[in-house]
Amino acid sequence: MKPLTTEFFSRPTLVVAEELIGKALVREIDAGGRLVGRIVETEAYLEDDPASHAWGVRDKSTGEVQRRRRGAILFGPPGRAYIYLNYGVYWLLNVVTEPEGEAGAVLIRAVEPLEGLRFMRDHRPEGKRRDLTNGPGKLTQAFDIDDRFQLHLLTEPPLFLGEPVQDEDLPVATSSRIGISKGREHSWRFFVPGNDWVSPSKPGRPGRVRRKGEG
DNA sequence: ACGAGGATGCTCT
DNA sequence: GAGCATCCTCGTG
Repeated sequence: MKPLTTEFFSRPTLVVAEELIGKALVREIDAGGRLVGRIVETEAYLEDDPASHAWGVRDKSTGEVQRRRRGAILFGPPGRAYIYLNYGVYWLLNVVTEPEGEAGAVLIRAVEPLEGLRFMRDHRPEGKRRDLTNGPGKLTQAFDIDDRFQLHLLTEPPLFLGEPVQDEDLPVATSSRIGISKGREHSWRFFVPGNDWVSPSKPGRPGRVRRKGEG
């Protein structure tokens, strides 16, 4: 299971997001075993992208663009983990893309579990142990990933992205991204059509934002 | 099968 | 105080 190189990630985010489909997510655990999942769903977050944490807002008075503090990681060197707590509940795993100085990240949304299923089950809530890794918050639970790995280089153990055991040519489909309110017009979600481990969430129609009490 | 609503904490206004 | 790159539970068919 050979780790990918930083050169792999130092490329346009859309290319990385698509090529990560079929690659392996590998987590070595203290007990000596390892967890392996095959990536079946990703999303790209670009620099010029209102849905990205790299997005800045223009100050009305000064006209200067103020960027969010956490977005700075996305401008940093490629191949690093960007991990954040979503809805106060779930950790989400991204890998930083593009050369240093340019912002980009790919969200790992779903993997097909291949090795270490017992560990994964043990880290998922009782009763929900069949839906191991078919969602971005679920897979971080199953792999026991949180902000301990913030900025960890994902080309190195104990947590890395690697070439799969068998490099099958998986079909890749696209859609708009899931769970966002801005930037829905872009088809920047990549997934393996028909794969059982793709997240069950459905993207809304591009350009349409579903809100509470609407539709 | 599917939809609505709540949990929960951090960042930014 | 609002808004989340989510998931789970509990309704209704």
